[in-house]
Amino acid sequence: MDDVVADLAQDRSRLGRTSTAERVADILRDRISEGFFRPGQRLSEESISEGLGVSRNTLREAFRLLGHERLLDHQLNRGVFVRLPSAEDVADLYRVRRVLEGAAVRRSPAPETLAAIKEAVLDAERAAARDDWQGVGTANIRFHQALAALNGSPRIDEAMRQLLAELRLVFHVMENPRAFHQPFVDRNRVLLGLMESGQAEKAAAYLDDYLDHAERLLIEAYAP
Amino acid sequence: MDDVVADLAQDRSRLGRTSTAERVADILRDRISEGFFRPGQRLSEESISEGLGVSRNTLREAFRLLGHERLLDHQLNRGVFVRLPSAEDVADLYRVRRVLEGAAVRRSPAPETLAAIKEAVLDAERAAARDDWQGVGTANIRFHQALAALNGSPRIDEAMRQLLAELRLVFHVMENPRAFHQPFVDRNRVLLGLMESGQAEKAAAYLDDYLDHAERLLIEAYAP
DNA sequence: AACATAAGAATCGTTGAACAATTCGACAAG
DNA sequence: CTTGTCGAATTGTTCAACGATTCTTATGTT
Repeated sequence: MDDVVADLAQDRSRLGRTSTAERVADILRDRISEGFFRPGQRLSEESISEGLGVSRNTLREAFRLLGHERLLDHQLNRGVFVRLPSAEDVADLYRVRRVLEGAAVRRSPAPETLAAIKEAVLDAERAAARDDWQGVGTANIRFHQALAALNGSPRIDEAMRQLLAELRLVFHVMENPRAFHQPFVDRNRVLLGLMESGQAEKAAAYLDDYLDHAERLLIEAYAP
Repeated sequence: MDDVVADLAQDRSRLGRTSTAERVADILRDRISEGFFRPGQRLSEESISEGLGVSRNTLREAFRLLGHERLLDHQLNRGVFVRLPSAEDVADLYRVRRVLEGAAVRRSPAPETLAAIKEAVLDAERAAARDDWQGVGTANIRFHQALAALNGSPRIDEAMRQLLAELRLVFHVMENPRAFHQPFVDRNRVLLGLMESGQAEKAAAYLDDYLDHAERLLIEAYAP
């Protein structure tokens, strides 16, 4: 009986009902992530609270949430704006990625734990084969999320989620976000190969170069 | 003229006045960090808003802020509680530390950039010499904050700040937090020495052992 | 006595309205 | 063209209210 109860405890997080503010935050997060709200755009309290049918107070709670996730920029007495990352932000995001993903690939995990990563690589390749660049982008993000997950830390998973969401903002101000991910499909495959064959240090070096390249490309194509 | 304006832009962050909610969050953060509010304790909206002379709405905004910093635990319809980290939380905090601080020491920085770290080591030693264990604790925290700062990333600095604040919660439920930091004064000195002499890999290995030891000690002395 | 149930109190979640504080744009004066 | 001033618009904060949920306590059943 006790073990049943222990099992149930795992589902408790799923059961947690959500407040209105959180649901509003979810909606806004999606809208931002899909580009409906553009970086730099101001989000009016009055129009949005009216549009969503919630009170201003509740909406402000949602704004706080997203502000802490760095998706919104809250300026006192001026309102909240969809965050518009600077070039320095991009550089810092890649600094963090090098640390988190670098530690992950050095971990030389058992081949069976690479399943999620392998799946993401395959998804990216399939999407590329049918010229679905949107799909390539999502699969690529999944790839790096799964990579960071090798660290086995919920906090790092969460940080990586936020980081990638923030990077998405950058993609939305690029002129040609679709072509960006394309060259990395092959690299993902190579990196996976190095990891599967246990060449941790080689994989780490390859990843560093990978991220350097991506950062350079991104900064160049970045115009704000 | 233009360069003057550019200089001024750097001061813009300092100018950002803070909202009442943020100031309330600052106060609560301090109170939690100093142990005035104990882990597990419930913070009543009514009594605290009354005590601080702010409205419930403003207080709730502050609660959201601290919830995102993992200092408060917000349970729907039950209220907010000072977070009481579980043993699994402690384990995860140390997982993150190994990644962030590990990447830092591997960076083999120029000796002059180690100044802040050296200062923290000296502070800890001076505090230990006069049996000021509170002082040893703060200096030790400063040491690790400075260590992580070698990554040169504002986001990592921020994450480290949060992480150490969360770790402070753990200290507050220990029976003997004062003696905990003592054995690490010497280790900090040794680690610094390894870094100064450019033995990055050796320093990394030493740090791993350092953190393993600290984690084990912490988990053992941890009762909830 | 142990347990389940139900009523009541306390607290949170959310709303709507109100007013002060601040920003922003326009327009007049120098 | 710059500087000051006014007014409209928006945010910051408070307050009061009410439904919803949880906690507590009393009651009744086996």
